[in-house]
Amino acid sequence: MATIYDVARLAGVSPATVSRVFNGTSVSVEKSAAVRDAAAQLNFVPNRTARTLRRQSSEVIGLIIPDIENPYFTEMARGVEDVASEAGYSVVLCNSDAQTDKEATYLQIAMSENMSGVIIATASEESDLAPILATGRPLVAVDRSTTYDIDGVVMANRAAGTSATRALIDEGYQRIAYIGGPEHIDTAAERAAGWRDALTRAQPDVDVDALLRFATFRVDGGREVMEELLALPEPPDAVVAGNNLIGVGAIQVLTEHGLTPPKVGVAVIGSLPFTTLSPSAVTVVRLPARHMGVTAAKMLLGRIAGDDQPPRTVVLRNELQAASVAR
Amino acid sequence: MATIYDVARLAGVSPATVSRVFNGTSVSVEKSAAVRDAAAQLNFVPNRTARTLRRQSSEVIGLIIPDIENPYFTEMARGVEDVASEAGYSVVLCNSDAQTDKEATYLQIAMSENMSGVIIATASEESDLAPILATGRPLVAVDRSTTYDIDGVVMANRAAGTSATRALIDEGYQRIAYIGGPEHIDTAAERAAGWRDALTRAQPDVDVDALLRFATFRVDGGREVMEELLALPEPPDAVVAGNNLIGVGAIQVLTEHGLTPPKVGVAVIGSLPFTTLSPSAVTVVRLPARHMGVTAAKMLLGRIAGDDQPPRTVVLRNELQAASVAR
DNA sequence: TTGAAAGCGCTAACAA
DNA sequence: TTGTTAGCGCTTTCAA
Repeated sequence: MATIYDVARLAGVSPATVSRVFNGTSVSVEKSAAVRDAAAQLNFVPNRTARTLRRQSSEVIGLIIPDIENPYFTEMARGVEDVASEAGYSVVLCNSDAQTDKEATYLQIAMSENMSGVIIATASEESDLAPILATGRPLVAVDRSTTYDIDGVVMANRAAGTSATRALIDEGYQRIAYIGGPEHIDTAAERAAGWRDALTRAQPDVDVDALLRFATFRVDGGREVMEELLALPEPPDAVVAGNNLIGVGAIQVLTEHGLTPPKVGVAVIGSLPFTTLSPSAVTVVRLPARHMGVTAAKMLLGRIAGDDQPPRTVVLRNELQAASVAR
Repeated sequence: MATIYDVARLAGVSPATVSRVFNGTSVSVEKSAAVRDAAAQLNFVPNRTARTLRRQSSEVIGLIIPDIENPYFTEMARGVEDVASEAGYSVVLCNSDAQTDKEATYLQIAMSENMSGVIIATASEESDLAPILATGRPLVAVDRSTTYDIDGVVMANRAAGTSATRALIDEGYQRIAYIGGPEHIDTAAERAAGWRDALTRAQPDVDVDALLRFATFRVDGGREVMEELLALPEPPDAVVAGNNLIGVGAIQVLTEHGLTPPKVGVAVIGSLPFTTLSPSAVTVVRLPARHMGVTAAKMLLGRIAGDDQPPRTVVLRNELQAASVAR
C-alpha cells in the first residue's frame, strides 16, 4: 500500500501537500494536479487508521441493535446508512443479541476505535452508557428510551397500542387479547398500556389481566403465547401483537388451527414485511422504522458537527392500516 | 481516555510493560498486578486505532452483502458473527445495496482501515476485487462465485432448482413455471438450470421457455412476474421461486387471487422465515445460510492465521422440506 | 524480565 | 502557498 510519502516523492512535493490535496485545503493548481496524478499511478488510498489516530476521530458511526435478524431493525439500519453515507460516514452495524455484555463490548470498541458517534437500541434497562458518555462522544438512543439525559428517537408506543386495539373493536371483536414483549422493556410496557386504555374504555367490566400475556419479542414468543391463549376455556376472538415477530408467530399458530385472520382478528404493531397473507386480512399499525433511523442519523450527525442544544427526544407517529376484510 | 503512559506512570513501570501485560507476553507477577490495578483505576481501554496502525492489521473483519434487508443475508451474518466474536474478532457489516460502486467504497474502507479480512457476497459480475487482493488480505466469497481464484462458500444451486421442481412434479403438478433472480447472477442461472433439468426430464415436450421468467431478487420482483404468469392464456399450476423474497411475492399474489397454495403449487428455494402460511402448504428447499456464514468465517480466520493451502470452494447441501398437504 | 526508543501514516501548528 | 516537524497511542526491536 502506497503512503503519502510515496506520492509526495513521485509528485515532487512534501507529504503535507499531499495531505492538503486530500483534505481540500489550498494547494496550487499545478501541484494539486501532480499529486492527483501520482496518487492515481500508485493506486494510493489514504490510510484511515493513521488519519483517525491523528485526528482522534473517524468518519464511522456505530449502530448497535439487539437483533440483526429482525426486519424492524434492519429497516432502521437502512435509514441510518442512507443518511450517513450521504454525509461521507460509514456505518458499523453491531448485533448485541439483546445481551448487555456483548453490548458493552461493542461500546468499548466504539470508544477504542475512535468512532464519531453511536446510535443504540439498548439491550435492556441495565445497559451502562456512562463510560461512553464520559468520553463526550455523541450518542442517540433509538426505539427504547433510557435513563440517561441524551437524544432519542422513539415510536408513539402507547398510541400504537391504543389504535391497534380500537381498530379491532371497530371491526366488532369482543375479547381482544394482547401479546406483548418482555414486561421490563419500556416499549413493550407502553404498548400494553395503550391496549389496556382502549379496552377498558370500550369494555369497562372486562377482566383485562386475563387477556394480557408477555412473551419474547420473537416468532417463538408469539407462537407459544398464542397456543396458550387458544387453549383457554374462553379463548379470545382477537389479539394485538406487540411487535412484528410476535405477530408472525401468532398468525402462524392461528393458521395452523384453521383460524386464519379475520376469523380471529389480528392487529400487529410494526410491519409484516414478508407476510404471505392477503394484506387486507390483518390490521397493521405501521412503525416508521426507516424514518426512525433517518432521524437518529441526522441528530447524530448534527451533534458531531457541534450542535449543543439540550438533549431532545423525537416521538414518531404511527400509521394505521386497518384490515379491510370483515369477518 | 487514559493511555498506556498514564497507566505506566501510576503503576510505576514503563509503557512497554503495560503493553506486554495486555498482550500476554512475560511480565513478573507483581508488575502485572500493579498494571492491572492501575488500568482498572483509570478505566483504561487500549486504543485500537493506535494498535492497528502499529500492527498493520486489526481484529476486524468486513462482511459485505448486497441486501441487508434480506433475511437470507442477515441469517448468514449471524453465522459469521458468532464464529468471529468467539475468536475475538468483531464484524463490520456493510450493505452494498447490490451496487458495484458502493461495494468498491466498502472494499477501500476495508483496506484503509487495515481490516484483517473480508467476506463478500458480490454485487455483480463486475465486482472488482483486484485492488484488495493485491494487498494480500484474505478474502472469502460467499453465496456467489467469482472469476477470481479465491476461497468460496456456495450453495448447491443447481441441485436446489432440481429438487424443488421434482417435489412439485411428485405432488402431481403439470405446468411448473420458474421465477428466477436476475439472469446474469450465477446463482440465479444455476437454479434455473436445475429447474430446466428436472422439467425436461419429466416432460420432454414441454415448452420450457414459455414457463421461465427472470425478476429481481426482491418481493416486488416475485409479485410482478407472478401477476404476469397468472395473466397467461394457459397459466402454470405451480411455480418454483428462485429465492425467499421472490417466493414471498409470488405467494402474496396467489393469495390475493384466491389461489393460496397448494391450490397453485409453490416451491421456494431459500427459507420463509416470517411466513404466516401453514408450514405444510409450501415446499421449501432450505439453503443453510447460517452455516454458510459459519463456514466462511472459519475459512477466513484460518487464512488470517496463516493457512496457505490453494483456494478452495465449499459447496453446501440443501435440505428439502416438501409440502405435506396435497391439493 | 524490563526499559528506551523508533516508527506505523497521517495531520496541523508553525515558520518561511 | 508550501515545507518542516512533532506527535496521535501503541508495539516491538534491541540492549541491559
